[in-house]
Amino acid sequence: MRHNRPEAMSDIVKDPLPATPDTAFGDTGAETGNAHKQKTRIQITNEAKILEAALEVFSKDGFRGATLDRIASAADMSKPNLLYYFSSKEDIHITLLTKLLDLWLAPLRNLRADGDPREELSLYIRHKLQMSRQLPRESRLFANEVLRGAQHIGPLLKEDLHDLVDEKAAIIQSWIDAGKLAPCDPRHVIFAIWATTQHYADFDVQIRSVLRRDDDDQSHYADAEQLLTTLFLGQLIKD
Amino acid sequence: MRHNRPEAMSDIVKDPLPATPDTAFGDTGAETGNAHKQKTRIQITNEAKILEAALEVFSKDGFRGATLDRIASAADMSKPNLLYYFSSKEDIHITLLTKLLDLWLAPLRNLRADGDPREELSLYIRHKLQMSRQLPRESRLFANEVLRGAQHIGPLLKEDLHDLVDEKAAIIQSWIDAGKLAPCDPRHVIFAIWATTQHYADFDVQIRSVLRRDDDDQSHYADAEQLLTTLFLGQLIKD
DNA sequence: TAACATTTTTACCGGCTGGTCAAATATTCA
DNA sequence: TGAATATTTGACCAGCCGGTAAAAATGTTA
Repeated sequence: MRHNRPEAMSDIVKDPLPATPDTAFGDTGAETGNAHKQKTRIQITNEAKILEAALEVFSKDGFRGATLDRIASAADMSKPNLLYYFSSKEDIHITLLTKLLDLWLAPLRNLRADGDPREELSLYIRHKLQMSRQLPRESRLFANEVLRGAQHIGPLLKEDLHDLVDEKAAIIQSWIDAGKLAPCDPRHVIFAIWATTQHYADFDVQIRSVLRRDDDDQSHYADAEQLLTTLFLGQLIKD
Repeated sequence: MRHNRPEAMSDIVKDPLPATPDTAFGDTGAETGNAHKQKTRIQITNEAKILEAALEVFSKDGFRGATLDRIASAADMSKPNLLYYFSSKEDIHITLLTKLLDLWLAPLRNLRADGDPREELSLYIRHKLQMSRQLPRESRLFANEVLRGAQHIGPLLKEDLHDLVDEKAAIIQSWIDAGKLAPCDPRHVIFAIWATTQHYADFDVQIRSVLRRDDDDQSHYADAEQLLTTLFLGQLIKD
């Protein structure tokens, strides 16, 4: 058995926190035996090992800049052995992105129409900020992919992501219509939250340079959370 | 004469608009004959041609993902000919980044302590947004470089950028002290403006997917500007 | 135009690239 | 246990990679 897409990625989610609501993009059923032949124990661990290594390399150097040799060595594996589990470099990349997209969008999926706008938005911001702090490689993986034109997840963005944003923008719009929120374009509000929160992962080095923070110092995240909630929920300028 | 850093990059600035105040990082004096030998007409045009091609390639694929062959062919030049003007791939990348950093930070340099906070901030946002719209490749070039850890401009971030942000954060702080602005961390305000404005260049494909905008349609920038000024200058939530 | 300097081209290099193949090894299970 | 299957390895390949050397072509200027 070779080259059937791996399904297990338990250890990438390090702290689900508010518990991702449900799966939507792509089937991630790991143990629930579907049509494909059952996975070997070795298969499961090795595919996870490869995807972990690939995340490390792809998130730093992007698709073109990454090499199979470096992924293989990061996975502590020979290159042909790696290619026994995945058919190509592209296969690894697409598998990784597809698997992680769900995790990545979980906070937005959590946005509830029947909740209090203030609470819902601040929860969303906090959740996204926490993902930047705890899953910076995942953030950079997506940033790299989108930067080069989303050549491997273009259709996913145009269909699944588009639909999700439309759905959640409608919720925000309903809050505006109810007079609970100042009139604004809901989709750009979502963009602004993405931008500001993911910035702390994607531009980590720049932020640390400006703030003179050591690599392991994450104390600026508290300031970030305070500013962003102030920004999105209150007014910045008093006068 | 070979491999002395090129100095001319006139055509990369397409629309300076509020006129960049002064140069700071790196000397960009093109015609003002300094110690180096005078540049040939051919040198000037070819170095500009190479940097333009390099911007195209580096901004899409990052440093590791880009190749000299692709840069050379984009510059309509043979690879050895390209290497007659620059000593290495790294040389091209660093030259490009250094030259562009000044342009990139010009809007922040423009922030004036004696101006009205509302006007100064909204001008800054508008200026940054316009750069995302008109110079998206430059934005992506920096995003790629920072994503992979700023290996080529690390010192510039830690010294020049740090100092600039400190200086401008002090201005914002003075507005807060004067009661003109709600108390907040000024440096994170700057981060938030960077994040939200640059997002429209760096994540262009994603935004177009969500909004279903054609490649040449830039109508969403008006909505973006409206939301961002609302966000940074007014209050989002009324209740 | 002739001497000189600058620019471009051709041919090339060793190492890395994504990927293949077949043989060797380990694992599973009747 | 042993046969069947799953996994790992080493040897290899064509093409690309960043970069070099030297000659050929072009431009400049006295």
